Amino acid sequence: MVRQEAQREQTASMEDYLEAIAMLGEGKKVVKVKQISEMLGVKMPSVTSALRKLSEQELVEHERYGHIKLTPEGDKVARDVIYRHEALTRFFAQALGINQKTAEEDACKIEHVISPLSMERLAKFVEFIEACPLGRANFPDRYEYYLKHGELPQDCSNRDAKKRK
Amino acid sequence: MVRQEAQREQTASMEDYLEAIAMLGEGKKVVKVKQISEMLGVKMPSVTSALRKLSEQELVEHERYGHIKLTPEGDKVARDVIYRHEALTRFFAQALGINQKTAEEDACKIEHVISPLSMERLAKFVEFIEACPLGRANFPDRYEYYLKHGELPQDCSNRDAKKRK
DNA sequence: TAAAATTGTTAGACATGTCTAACAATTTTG
DNA sequence: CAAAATTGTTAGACATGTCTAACAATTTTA
Repeated sequence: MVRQEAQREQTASMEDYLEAIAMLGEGKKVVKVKQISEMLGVKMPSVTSALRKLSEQELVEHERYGHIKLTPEGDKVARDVIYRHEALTRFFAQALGINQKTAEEDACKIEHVISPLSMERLAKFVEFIEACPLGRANFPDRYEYYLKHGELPQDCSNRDAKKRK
Repeated sequence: MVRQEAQREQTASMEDYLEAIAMLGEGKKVVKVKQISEMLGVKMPSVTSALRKLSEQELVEHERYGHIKLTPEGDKVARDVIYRHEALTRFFAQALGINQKTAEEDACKIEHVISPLSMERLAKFVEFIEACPLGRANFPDRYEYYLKHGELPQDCSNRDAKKRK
């Protein structure tokens, strides 16, 4: 259980800033420091400081009191974070039946630490249960029964399983 | 997507230290600073420093050059971390088919950030697919087919799903 | 359009957790 | 059992990312 060092180039914080800028800028909207600060729950100086760092890395264009915009490279990183965010949110909300708010909060944390491999598999997993009606019928439904009653549904026995084979 | 503040009392780092001490101490084994440092991939002074902090919080008993032991309270926290770790590992390894090493690494990160609600549901989910042979037959198997071939298995169609209802 | 309000920046403090270098205690071993 | 090796600690530097306070620029509005 050796603690792993960064497998991603950006820290969780910097990823959050990039993600926020991308989301706020959707549809060419002008992005303000204030908005970012509110979206992320930090004070404005923290945003200014983050913008400076991200500018130095050429992920963001930003001049004093001026516009805030992702560079193509910054946008690429942001899109990737958003992709992870959405896949995770769908997993928690749809597969596990978690409420939207909690699903988002968890996605927001996990998106920064999950490995590329697990992320890919989790995304495929969500795709699968969304695409496969049989999977859907069997899984979320029986799983909900299990959650509610604390025991397996009747048709979920070894006998049935064997029959099917 | 406001960034949430600590929902847990311990930071990820401190949870890692508690977890490591609990694991190394399994079966009344003597726990050494060196071992902790190796297990977590940090240098010894970091361990000493962490032990001081955890001692102040009465989660660990530790005296200079002496024994290292969790207090009952520290053990409680550690057990909880280990529980999350194991449930997450099983999820990645068994439900998603991720290799053990990656499953553990991801568990190691996510265990510190996942919400209690999602953790509970995820654990139940793993229990469910481990307990329900039907779920097992339908999910991991068909999911693997989907992973391998990029498309749904034949028996995973709307027609079949409707029939079953 | 000038005063007021708002937004943004700078400077610097602070918390966390890491590290290296130097030293101290303990353990091993010749 | 004393020297050598190992393990552990202290002190202090450093990186990251946050904050408050003070000030500067921009925007609103009277």
